[in-house]
Amino acid sequence: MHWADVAAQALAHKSDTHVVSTGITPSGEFHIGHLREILTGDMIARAAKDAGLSVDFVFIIDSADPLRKVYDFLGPEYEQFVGHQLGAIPAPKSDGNPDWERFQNEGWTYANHFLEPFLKALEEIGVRPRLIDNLESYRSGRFAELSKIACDRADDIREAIERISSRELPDGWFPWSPLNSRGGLDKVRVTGYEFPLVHWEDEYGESGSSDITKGEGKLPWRIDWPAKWAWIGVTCEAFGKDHGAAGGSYSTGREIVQLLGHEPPHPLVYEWISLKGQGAMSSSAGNTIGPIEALRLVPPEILRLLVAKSKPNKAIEFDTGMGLVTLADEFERLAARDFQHELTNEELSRRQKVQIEDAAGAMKMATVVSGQKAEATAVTFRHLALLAQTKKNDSDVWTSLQASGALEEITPQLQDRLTRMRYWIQSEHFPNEMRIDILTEPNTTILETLDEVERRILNSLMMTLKTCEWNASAIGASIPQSAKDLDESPRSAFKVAYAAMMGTEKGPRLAPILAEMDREEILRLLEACVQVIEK
RNA sequence: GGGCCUGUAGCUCAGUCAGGUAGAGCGUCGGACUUUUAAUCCGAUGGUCGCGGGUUCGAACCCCGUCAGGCCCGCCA
Repeated sequence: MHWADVAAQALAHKSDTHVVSTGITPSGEFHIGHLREILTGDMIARAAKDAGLSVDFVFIIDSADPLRKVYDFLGPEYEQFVGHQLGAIPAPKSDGNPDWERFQNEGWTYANHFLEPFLKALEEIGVRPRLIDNLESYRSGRFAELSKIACDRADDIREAIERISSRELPDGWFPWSPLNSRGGLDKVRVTGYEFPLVHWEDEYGESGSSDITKGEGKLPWRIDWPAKWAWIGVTCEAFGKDHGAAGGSYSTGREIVQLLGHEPPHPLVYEWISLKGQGAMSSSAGNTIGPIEALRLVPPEILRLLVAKSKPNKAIEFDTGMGLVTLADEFERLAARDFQHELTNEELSRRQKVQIEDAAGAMKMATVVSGQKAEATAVTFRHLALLAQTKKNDSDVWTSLQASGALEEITPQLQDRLTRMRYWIQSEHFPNEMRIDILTEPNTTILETLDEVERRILNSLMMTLKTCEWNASAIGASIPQSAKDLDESPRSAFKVAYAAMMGTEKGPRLAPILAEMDREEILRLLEACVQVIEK
């Protein structure tokens, strides 16, 4: 059974209606690590719906969280906002400094700025959660009742956190962080509490009172999370492994939520996604790839497959080079299979059966539209990469595919793939071993491996190419002809041609590539090859 | 110090919850295709299941220990 179905089954045992929740703090650019958070939730929700449960899938935008520090991508003017809530401060302009104008005129915040492209990516990838803005929820009083319980039971909560996380909370700790005189959550001390007011003093010498029913502050993270479970009625949440450790925020949260009068949600811990060869995704380290960037390279269903096929507790290495080719080709193979039919085979071992079911489950989760069957495009990534490099116009690509019988009609899906492929080829991510490179200098090493016959073919090849018409079909005929003239197998002509022009033993179909190149350059290269051999 | 996760074929991983002959894909190698889609098809190759004990008729799987990597126990999501 697919991992999402396993989770759905666990939910089904508890109740018929569920709220599956996800949440992200919009503190900087979103990256594909965040995509795992939301896709994991989406897949559980989808599996639960398929199992006949009624499911509400929510995405909580943690806009009430404070800005931690002036990140590298921010200008020095952000110093004044450290400790201020992300949904209450202006967005950075391209120079990194605050965009006051949009903030004042449109209420465009820091949180909006980073969230917007992520929401676009979600739409493209087929994830449509109900959005909940955390700061807005505080301000409109939806946390009021729970905040009151938390403040009333400050001692119990304090005890729970100290016991479970085995750390001591400072004197004067209180389960409510009031906003200080400058609108930040830092540098402030609680001096008293009488519902609904929390009294405070800050380091600027000011004092005041924070109304917990009006969002004049927030619950600290370890209480904020369970409070959200309680007011939204969350029954299932997937979260990163950082929260999952013993003593971490889930273990304190599951106890605190009971103090708040609600049962803890079904947990599912997931591992990080890292960029191959660059370690964990981290906004501050600058080694991120955003969901938007990823989607320009990879079709959404393939990105979904990456998450769907990996069990949540497995770390994913996102490889934008050869790994992407392998992944995309795996998608094609899986899409072409008929799992239902395969499962009718009586002789399958339990192990083989599980493997087929998991593959089927992963593909079900990979489709952008739930319930739709994934369609094989009949063109592998490898092949498309080749065509995209040799044909400058899209129409030539389609002509070639249709001529070879690989393809009948050009679907929008295929056009879309080609567009992404062209973008990928231009990007730094495209792997060198996939790049088609015609040599400019002879590759001496490989030329030395050619035997006597093959050397004669090289001469013959040069003569033929000198005189033939310079188009793909004429060149295509000339290469084998150069061997036939010497009563040799056409095959050996290709071997020679690859050795001379690409320095490899085999390669892509040469004729269309040569046709796009300058004949004189090719002839010069062949000439140089002949000279190397004759030495 | 305490805890969680991971370790199985060259690579990516399934299989561990319910112990019963070590699995898949990729790769590699060989063959077929008398113009090659680095294509396709066919075949082969491949593992002391991190290591050491224990329980059992039987252990990748359960138990104990141990090694290696990652993460958490900082109002950090």
